[in-house]
Amino acid sequence: MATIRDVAKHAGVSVATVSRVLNETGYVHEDTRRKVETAISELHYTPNEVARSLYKRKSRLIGLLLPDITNPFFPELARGVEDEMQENDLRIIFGNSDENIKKEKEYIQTFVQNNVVGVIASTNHPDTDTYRKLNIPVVFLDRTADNRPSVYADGREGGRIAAHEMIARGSRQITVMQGPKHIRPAQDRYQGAVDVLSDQGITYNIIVTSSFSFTEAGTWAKELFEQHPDTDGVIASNDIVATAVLHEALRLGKKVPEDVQIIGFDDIPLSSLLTPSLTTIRQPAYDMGRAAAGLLIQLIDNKNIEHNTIQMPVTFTERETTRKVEQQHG
Amino acid sequence: MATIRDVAKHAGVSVATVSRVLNETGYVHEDTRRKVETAISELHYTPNEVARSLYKRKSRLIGLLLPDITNPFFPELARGVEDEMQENDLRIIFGNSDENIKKEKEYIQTFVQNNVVGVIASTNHPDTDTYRKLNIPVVFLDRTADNRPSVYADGREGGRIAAHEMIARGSRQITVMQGPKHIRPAQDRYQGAVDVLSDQGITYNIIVTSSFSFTEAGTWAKELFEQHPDTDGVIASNDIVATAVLHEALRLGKKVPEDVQIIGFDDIPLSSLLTPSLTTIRQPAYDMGRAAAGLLIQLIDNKNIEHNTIQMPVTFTERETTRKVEQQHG
DNA sequence: TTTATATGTGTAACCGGTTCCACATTGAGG
DNA sequence: CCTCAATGTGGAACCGGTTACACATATAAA
Repeated sequence: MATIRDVAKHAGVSVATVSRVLNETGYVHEDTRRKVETAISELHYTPNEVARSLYKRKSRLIGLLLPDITNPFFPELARGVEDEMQENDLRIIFGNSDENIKKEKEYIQTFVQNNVVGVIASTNHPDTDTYRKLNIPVVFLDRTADNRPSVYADGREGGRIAAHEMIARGSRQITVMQGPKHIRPAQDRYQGAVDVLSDQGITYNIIVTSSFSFTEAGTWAKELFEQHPDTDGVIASNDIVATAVLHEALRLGKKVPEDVQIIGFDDIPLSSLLTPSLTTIRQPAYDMGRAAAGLLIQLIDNKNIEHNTIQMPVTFTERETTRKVEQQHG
Repeated sequence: MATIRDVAKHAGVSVATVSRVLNETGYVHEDTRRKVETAISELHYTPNEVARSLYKRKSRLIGLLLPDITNPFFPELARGVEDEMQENDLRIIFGNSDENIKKEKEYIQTFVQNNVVGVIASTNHPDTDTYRKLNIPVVFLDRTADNRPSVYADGREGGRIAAHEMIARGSRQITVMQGPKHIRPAQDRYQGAVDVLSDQGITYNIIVTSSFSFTEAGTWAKELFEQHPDTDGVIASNDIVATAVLHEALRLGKKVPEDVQIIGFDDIPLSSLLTPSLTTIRQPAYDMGRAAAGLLIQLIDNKNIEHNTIQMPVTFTERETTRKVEQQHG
């Protein structure tokens, strides 16, 4: 690999001049610029980011930490982040945390060691020193911590909507699936749904789903209908679980939505391709990723931020696992 | 951030000694080691990877280039890569290429600029200078190029199996969906299926699906049944498309698998949760990711590699979108 | 006692960029 | 003609690690 000194020698100038050409800083005579540019292209020179990063104490990398890219909600988020970053000449160091504090810490550490200019993290522990002591901007994604920069959807409201719609559509024996205890957004949804259900005096059962994995989703679906066979409405903790519930309901010969209605959460891409297609509370994952990236970039550029917590809207996405209602609702 | 000089000063030794302690190289007196370690923990020192990378001319980063993390096949791959890398203290710079040569080139360039020690790429153009001229190891994943390190599944064989099984189960008006022309594995599958169909003298139709996106998948499914309403067997280009076809078939009131059988490709996690669950040609995506990462690490460590192209098995995964056969088949 | 070897430590060069500063040179304005 | 600002360029320090090399001391072997 050619270095800046090779280019300088080849062009008959000093490294400082080459650097000026590269960065378009300071004064460079037009003729000199051309000589340097010729040398650069002849030697196929590309500047070493590592050297630049060392001196500047900042790279063009950001760290992205997600729980598990294998959960279909996160690729959308990641893609949003990536697209925004890519457009801003920023690259991503990526890691899966598995909601595991140790792994999380290790990743954050290596992010810092690599001089990343910022971090986007989907963590359950935004309030630990791991993040507090970072002296680079952090944006929490799909999570919040009071007054820290974050982009998230209103899970509580989503849960409320789900319960309302479920009731409006006639279900009275509702089972709410409570997502993993340590995952905030999952608890928010759950809480929102339960709030409304209690308010309205509707009886409901609870099934705890302690992960969002595909393999286990089926187990909880089975558990649901074994323990609460008279369920006529399921508010699932996310679309994966909802899909498993739908699958199990159909396997048991139940008609959906006639016998049992199902509402999921997230609106992952496959939800609309199910049969019946899944009614769900949509989170705009891709846009959330983009928004988080945009916010992070602003923070990096030291822009004055008015709103550093961005709450994205959740929307009731009516499909075929719920019945129709005549009257308007909201 | 504390530097190695801060630590040296604090411990009353030279930076060389601190470096020796950090890297466990050369001789260090036990007492000295302790002093240094105390200083390190008191100052919360962590070495700067960028400085190390600059001198060593190699980082602890690898580049991972995938077409689109949003396609459910790739998160599995990515996760396999990540897990293996994580266990070997390597981190990942990640990018989506969108099968776009320019984007691909840009990413590879920034990988190099960041001193990555290796690259894993899922590219349609492994034979370009972009990869030939790299002087770091590259492993092609889900793609091959003759004699270059690669991990892939036998798409052709997968296509053959799909056709065989489809015929064995009685479909005679088969539609083969041909994936994007520029994606090698998609063409291999297609070719494998067509080979068998021609051999056996079975009539078949073709529907070209020029992408793997969720939104467009529905369009092709519609097109399929409009243009070839008598189709009684569909060999889809992947599971996303297969899911869309299943959805459309059911919407049209067709019985699956009685009226029309469907075989997908990939076995993405959601396939087993569909109703009916999707029969598919499985690629072991996670394992492929791990294998690619393992191979890359061997190459980085300059191990003598016997087999640098790893072909993973594809397996017929029988579920509910195909009928049962009595007799044994192969 | 002498010599060779193992052990222990520090100085400084080096990796490949960026930038401060010094030092021309040129041209405009007085 | 003189002064000053604008333009143009190079030398060298610097970023924070790693390591070659020099040097000192301790220990074992002869």
